[in-house]
Amino acid sequence: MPTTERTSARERLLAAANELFYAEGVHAVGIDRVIEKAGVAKASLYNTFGSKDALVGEYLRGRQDANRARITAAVEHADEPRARLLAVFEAQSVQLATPGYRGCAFVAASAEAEPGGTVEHVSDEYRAWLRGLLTDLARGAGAPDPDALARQLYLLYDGAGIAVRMDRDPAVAATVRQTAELLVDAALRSMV
Amino acid sequence: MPTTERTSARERLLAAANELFYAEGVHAVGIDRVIEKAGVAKASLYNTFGSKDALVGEYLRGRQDANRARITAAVEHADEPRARLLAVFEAQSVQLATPGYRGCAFVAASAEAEPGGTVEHVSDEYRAWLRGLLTDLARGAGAPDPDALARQLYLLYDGAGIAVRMDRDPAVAATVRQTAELLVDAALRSMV
DNA sequence: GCGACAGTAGACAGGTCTGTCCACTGCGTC
DNA sequence: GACGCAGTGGACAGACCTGTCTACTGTCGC
Repeated sequence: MPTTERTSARERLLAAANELFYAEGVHAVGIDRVIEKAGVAKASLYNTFGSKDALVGEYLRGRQDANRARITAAVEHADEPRARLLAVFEAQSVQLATPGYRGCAFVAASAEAEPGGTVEHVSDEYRAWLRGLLTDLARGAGAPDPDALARQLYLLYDGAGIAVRMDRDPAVAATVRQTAELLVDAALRSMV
Repeated sequence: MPTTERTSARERLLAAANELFYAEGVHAVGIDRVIEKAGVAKASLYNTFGSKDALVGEYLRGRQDANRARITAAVEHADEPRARLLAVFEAQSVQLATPGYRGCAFVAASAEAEPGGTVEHVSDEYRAWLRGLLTDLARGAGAPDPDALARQLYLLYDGAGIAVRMDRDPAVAATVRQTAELLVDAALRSMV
């Protein structure tokens, strides 16, 4: 493989897809706009990815990886068990307050995706991971019913993403942190 | 106006639009499928509504009216202030457990809608109403900071709709009721 | 009977979308 | 210099979508 200095067509396509698909929606953005933004020929897209659906899949996978890395880093940065659980929401609230953040990419992409398709598959992967992480961290923090606490926090996480998207109101960031703390402490306090 | 017994073209169009748009998405369903399901000529659609966008608007307005009526009825059925606030989530959890429920129609429709359009307008209307209602009921229940409690419950409400859609897991209904109770009682208990 | 009216059936225009294909171009390697 | 390779640019096919238009039909009130 040659040592190309300039970014490859693949990288530029993924970057353009990430910006456009996330900002305007997977259905609303056509191939032509993606290749124009990437500065790439249409044939390059189809040689590299094979179809729009595959490009969408890679776009979502990229967001999944970035989200996992961001959350994992925040969790590992905390040392105390309770703080590790709350770190998920610290990470989220940073994202919620970021200008241009438009909520969860998987939720948006799933809105008009056909059941059983690529979008649903990648979304399920991410959501299962997040829910598992919350359950593990809740257990680590000593919650009497880790699954129940994880379910509550999971709803909170989803709600914050939607609210910031629909209401264009970054104040959600503070609410989600406070509410997470409240739910966690209520669960831990209920210990015998 | 003649006393037609059979349902009018307008009614059949709205019923078909409601089913198809809600189940598959506003963008994914074309005009042809709507008129076919309604058993109506294309010209009838355009004579009645003028455009697809207007039909989408009427569809969303119908859902808004139904949601408001359902929630209002549940609230008025309760007499005690705390129960009135929780009635919102009783009503939601009934809906969450209904087969075929696919989450909030406004969230789905907004996913690929252009900013400033009909969809955004009707969604904002509904969301402002719901948030106002939660704030009023929280105040009525005697919460020290009604706005803060309403914000928390609002996140919960959104989260439940998304989770049931994305995970196809009706167990969310129980979680949302329990969590609402927890948040309300925590807020009321913090009274001096 | 007759006109008004609501609705039907379908062809058609014009646009947009995905995906294919072909001839061509730099560039690094041998 | 010849070759392979990644990429370019644009024309094109075929599907689908919204919206328009024309000609027709059944029904009700007068």
